[in-house]
Amino acid sequence: MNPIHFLKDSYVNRIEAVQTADFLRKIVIFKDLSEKSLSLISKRIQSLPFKKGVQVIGEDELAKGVFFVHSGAVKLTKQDENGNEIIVCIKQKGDVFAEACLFSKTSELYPATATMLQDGQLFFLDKMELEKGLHEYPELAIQMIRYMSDSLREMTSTLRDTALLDVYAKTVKTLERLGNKFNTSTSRWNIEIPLTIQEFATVVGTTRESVSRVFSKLKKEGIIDMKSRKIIILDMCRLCTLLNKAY
Amino acid sequence: MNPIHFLKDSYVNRIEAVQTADFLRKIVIFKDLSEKSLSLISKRIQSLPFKKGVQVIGEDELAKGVFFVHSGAVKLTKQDENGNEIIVCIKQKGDVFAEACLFSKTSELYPATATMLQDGQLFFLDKMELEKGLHEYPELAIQMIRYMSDSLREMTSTLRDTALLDVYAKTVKTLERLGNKFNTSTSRWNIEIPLTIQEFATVVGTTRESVSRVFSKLKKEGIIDMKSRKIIILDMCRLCTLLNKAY
DNA sequence: GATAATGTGTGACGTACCGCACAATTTTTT
DNA sequence: AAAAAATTGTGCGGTACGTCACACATTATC
Repeated sequence: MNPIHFLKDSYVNRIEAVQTADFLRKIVIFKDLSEKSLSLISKRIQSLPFKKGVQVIGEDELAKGVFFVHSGAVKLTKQDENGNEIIVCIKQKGDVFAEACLFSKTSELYPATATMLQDGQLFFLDKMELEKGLHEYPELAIQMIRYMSDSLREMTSTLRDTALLDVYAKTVKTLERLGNKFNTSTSRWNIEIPLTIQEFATVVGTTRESVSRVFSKLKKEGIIDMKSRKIIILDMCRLCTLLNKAY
Repeated sequence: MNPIHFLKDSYVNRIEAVQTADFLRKIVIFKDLSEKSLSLISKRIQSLPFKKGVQVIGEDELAKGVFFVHSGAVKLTKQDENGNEIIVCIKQKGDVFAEACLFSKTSELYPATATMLQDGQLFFLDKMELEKGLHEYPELAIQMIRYMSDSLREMTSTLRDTALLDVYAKTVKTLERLGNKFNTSTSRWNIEIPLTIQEFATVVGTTRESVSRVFSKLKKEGIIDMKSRKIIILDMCRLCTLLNKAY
């Protein structure tokens, strides 16, 4: 299902636009935007529901626009020619994805495949529209640069970890990273990560079996647990201490 | 013959705004900037010479500003706690680095360590100044977003490759990537990459020995060669055919 | 040109991790 | 509640690749 098909100027869509303006404040790059600018942009944005497991965009598709996560979670994956895949990044409430398609001349394809990890609501904004918006509202451009800076930084660290660490260390580190990402409250207990072991393995860049073995240990120690296809971090504190061990 | 020497020997001490302004056109994000904006920015920019091997910034240092490569080449590295390092990216004529420090609130440290691979001239611009510039010249902000988009895209692919491919495939792919990066003319022969095998190994994220073994094969086949601590791609075409082999 | 310093080639060996196989468990569908 | 589908746990090779060792080559330093 392609978002473009929803773009009929229907009555329903307008109603959504009004409501959306408020929702947009939840997106990091719109957080500090002026009321006026925001309302103009919100007119152009579509709000779309997606079910868990649905592929939102594919890395082989022509890039039409940028997405914002209002609720739910999205995994971004890349494949090699043999069909093996890796989860490059996980996007969550407030995040942006497919930003890498902005102003692209080299290639018009999406940078990665995006698939829903949980049911959720996404906002879609046409590439051209956002580019126009970035031209007109310097504040927005700044926020975008800030957001991309953070992404680059994070990605750099991820790259180092995938290249240098062994499976055990990568697993623990990934658990910690995702734990923080999905930690809603300030508590450090019972953090839920909506991934199966299989999926988690593709974040780490290893096999299901290898992760399963590490998880067995961590479960035995009472640090994590699994329930209904979710990973649950029981004790984030203990988890973090494992990182500094020379073992 | 080499513009570096030209610069270093006689002109470096007399660079004036006018000259710098011209040089700045070589930097991708300034390419299409208006004359006026450019001359204002050029007043704030410092041009600095660096020798091969010199560390320009460290990932543990406070981020003071952003760099632009006028000539020479720079490697960006990240280390883990054991001191193992990986080359995250290589920057070259026209490139920007340390952009990830822009508008950063989370951490004020540089995202990576930068070291000169060849003698060269770098431009330095204070973080605040550039941020101010991005506010004032929307065209500049756009260029920056475009540049960061490309970086993100590239990094995503690199991450996939490091995670999924074996050493042989990674080596060939990296050779191809860097080959294109350092290919000055349109020819596809005798492309020089200013890296030793040791350094190349840290780009790939593997050991010196493993790369050496792969290189032995490629040399035997006449695809690459080494001369004075540089890798030379003799036959880019044959190199590319190796990528598609199911072998 | 002599000496030091740095980078390279290759064998031998150990091991972390992948891939397979299959049973056990959990979740979804009917 | 039973059947089907998907996910997980674990044992067991095989192997790609890291590590160590040392000889050789190439480049810097004096």
